[in-house]
Amino acid sequence: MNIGDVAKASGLPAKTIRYYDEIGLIRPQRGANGYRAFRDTDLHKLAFLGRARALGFSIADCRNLLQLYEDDSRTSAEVKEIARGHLDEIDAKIRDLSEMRRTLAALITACAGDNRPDCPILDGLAMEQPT
Amino acid sequence: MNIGDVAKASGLPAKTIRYYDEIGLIRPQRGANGYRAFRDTDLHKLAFLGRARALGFSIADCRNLLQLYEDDSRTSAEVKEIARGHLDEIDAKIRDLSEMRRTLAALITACAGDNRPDCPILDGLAMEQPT
DNA sequence: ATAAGGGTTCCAGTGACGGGAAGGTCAAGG
DNA sequence: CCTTGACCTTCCCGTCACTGGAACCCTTAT
Repeated sequence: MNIGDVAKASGLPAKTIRYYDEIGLIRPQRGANGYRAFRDTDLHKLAFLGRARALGFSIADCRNLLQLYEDDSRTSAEVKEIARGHLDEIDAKIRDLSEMRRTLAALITACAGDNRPDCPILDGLAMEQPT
Repeated sequence: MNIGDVAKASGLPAKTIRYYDEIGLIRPQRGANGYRAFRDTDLHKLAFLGRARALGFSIADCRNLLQLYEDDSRTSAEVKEIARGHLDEIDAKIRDLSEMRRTLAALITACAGDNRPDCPILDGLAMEQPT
């Protein structure tokens, strides 16, 4: 399979697949013409990577997960630890965003949004609290 | 005020303040020695920027907000539109992260996390549904 | 005179790609 | 045989908002 085929099959852009090759996440063989020659195992790995990335795992995490995936002597505890670390990061991001959302929504609610210049949003950013 | 003073006063790293100068968000004067000479208006702007960034506004949004902040003929509607656009982005991110969290948490729950190699997390990523 | 602690510029790197240029390869059609 | 168009290749730059570090200048105190 050429790169276009695996791109279609995996749903990943060809650019991304070349990038994963460049950083050593996959190691496809090469044909006599220099084209990357993907086998089914490569395609499986790419699909795996696509799903791991879609869950927000970093490339570093993906590398570890892929290694565990190929290691028959892994323990599920190792995998679970990576996943839980990532879950914690996700939760932290959600917390941060929710706090932003709360503050921002309050400012937006207080703003008339008309053609006058008075604006609680700008006041809030400038900390010009009119007592 | 030198850059160190405004860094302390605004809470922003000196590096960041130089960066904001470089991209034209602030335009401090210069002393005879070449040092940036910050006035109170510069400090106010930096504090404004710090709070806007803390709410997740992009630098481009910050530039627009700052411009509106300094424009007496602005309308609060203009400000509110920027803020609402950003709120939508935040909501989209929260939605994405929540969906990731949901899927990931289900996998983690299903994983024993012991010393055996069987792992629903890896199975889920590989889409080897054992049904 | 020197040392510490400011300040300055410039360059490189971050994460995970995406855009685009310049050029090689392959299959089909005239 | 030649051309066309769709592939493929590498290489380099750009993204976003900084951060780290090198090399160097300025000020103040000892």
